[in-house]
Amino acid sequence: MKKNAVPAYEQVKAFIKTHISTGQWKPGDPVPSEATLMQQFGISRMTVNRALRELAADGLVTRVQGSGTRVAELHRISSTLKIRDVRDEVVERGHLHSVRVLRVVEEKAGAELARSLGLRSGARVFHTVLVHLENGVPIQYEDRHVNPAAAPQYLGVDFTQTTPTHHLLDHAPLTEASYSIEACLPTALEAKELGIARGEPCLSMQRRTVSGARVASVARLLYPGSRYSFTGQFQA
Amino acid sequence: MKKNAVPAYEQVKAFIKTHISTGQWKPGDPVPSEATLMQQFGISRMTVNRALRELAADGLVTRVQGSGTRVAELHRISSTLKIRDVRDEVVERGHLHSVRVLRVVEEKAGAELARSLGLRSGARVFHTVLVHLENGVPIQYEDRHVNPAAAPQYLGVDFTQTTPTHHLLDHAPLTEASYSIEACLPTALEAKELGIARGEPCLSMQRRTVSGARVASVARLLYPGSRYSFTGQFQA
DNA sequence: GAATCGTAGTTGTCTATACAACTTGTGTCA
DNA sequence: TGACACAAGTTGTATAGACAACTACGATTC
Repeated sequence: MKKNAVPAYEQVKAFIKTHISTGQWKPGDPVPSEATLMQQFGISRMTVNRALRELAADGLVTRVQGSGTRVAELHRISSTLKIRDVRDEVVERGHLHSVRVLRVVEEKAGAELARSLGLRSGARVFHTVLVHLENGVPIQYEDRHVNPAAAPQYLGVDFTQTTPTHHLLDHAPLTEASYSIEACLPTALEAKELGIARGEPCLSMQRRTVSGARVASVARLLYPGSRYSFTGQFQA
Repeated sequence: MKKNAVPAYEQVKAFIKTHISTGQWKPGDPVPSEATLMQQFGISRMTVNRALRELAADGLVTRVQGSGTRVAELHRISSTLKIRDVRDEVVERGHLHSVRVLRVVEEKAGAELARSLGLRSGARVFHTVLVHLENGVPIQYEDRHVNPAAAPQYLGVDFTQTTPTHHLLDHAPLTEASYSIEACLPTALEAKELGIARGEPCLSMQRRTVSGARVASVARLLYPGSRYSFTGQFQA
């Protein structure tokens, strides 16, 4: 490998990507076999294999042992939605992040909450309600329940300094998360705290995080529709 | 490789993942070097290399040539949001998909639309407005503008049989897409066509797809908040 | 016609080796 | 003290070869 040279496997990937993105090879079409590409490029099979393996991991082609490699059905657009700590997000925009703490308590879990946290009904759980502000303007209402087993010190945290998300990621390593995004109207209290009208639509994200074998936390994050959107992009 | 055996590189990945997800190795901690793992597992360096390379691609570790491998800062949750053709989605749920075609025309683009399609103001563009129904219930209002250069036959398509998304993916290979999801209220027309009240919040997805060097299409997809949500999950 | 077998072609995994490129710390020299 | 050189350790890329496992297809057999 010379300095500044493009690696051989990258060249193979680029070759195939180009044929796909220009439409010369359509979904379902066969991609040349490893043996063929090996000869065409004059490189070893392991190098071709790496190129094809990475394209498969990226979802551009599908491979079946014994059968061959084909252009993947691109009839789905898939994109990486990054969910970040609000504080980081605000700071990155060069703005000031602050928090209004509304509630930090230990309480008994109702039936539904207990189930989603994987605890028995009536078990004690931590409950926090915060409002996150960007330059003094409310942008997120965070209503969170935490499994005490996953983060015993949770209630002692100074939430004006550390966000719940940050504390949890530090103390309960993330192994799995699921979320659901929907549109809804705020309750009277939520509208008041977010400084919006009751009729103004909001984005609601319900998020459930798992750490090891335990459910660590269940949160409802509410964003004023007028001040927030989820964005993302996808590249072939 | 014996039948049913777990590949060596998967064993190495599992070994490292476990240490991370149990919190034994925290973000920033060094991961054993390739040479070390090679000895520990009694396998070749290339195999260890593959394991670490894949973990890096998945974002679990970061690698720096000459320096070493470390546990990645997991202070972001990133997840794959899959955007699929509505028709496929409905059919997959075992339901009936149908379409109400409201508008299929060619028209002149206004300044803003022309800019987002990468055309000059006043250029002719295709415009379709459809309502997608699941078992007769409206679930998506689709207002779409298409660049004629990307899909010349677009207006001739029978949209009761083929969705715009499907036609475009077939005729204008997707190279890039970006989207933005927000919450909003429907206009009077949208509310009427979706069969909901004017005050009911909706999820709005603005999507822009690029094919080759051209912007292929810009669409606004409106979902009744009460009948739709985006869901996803993330696994370490 | 149906079932079975065999074979060629394909991908999956793994090894042992080699050299390049980069990082980091240490030591030398001016 | 500062600049530079060097060496050890680490990752990045690539090769040639090997065997395993699977698929698809044709030929054979019943």
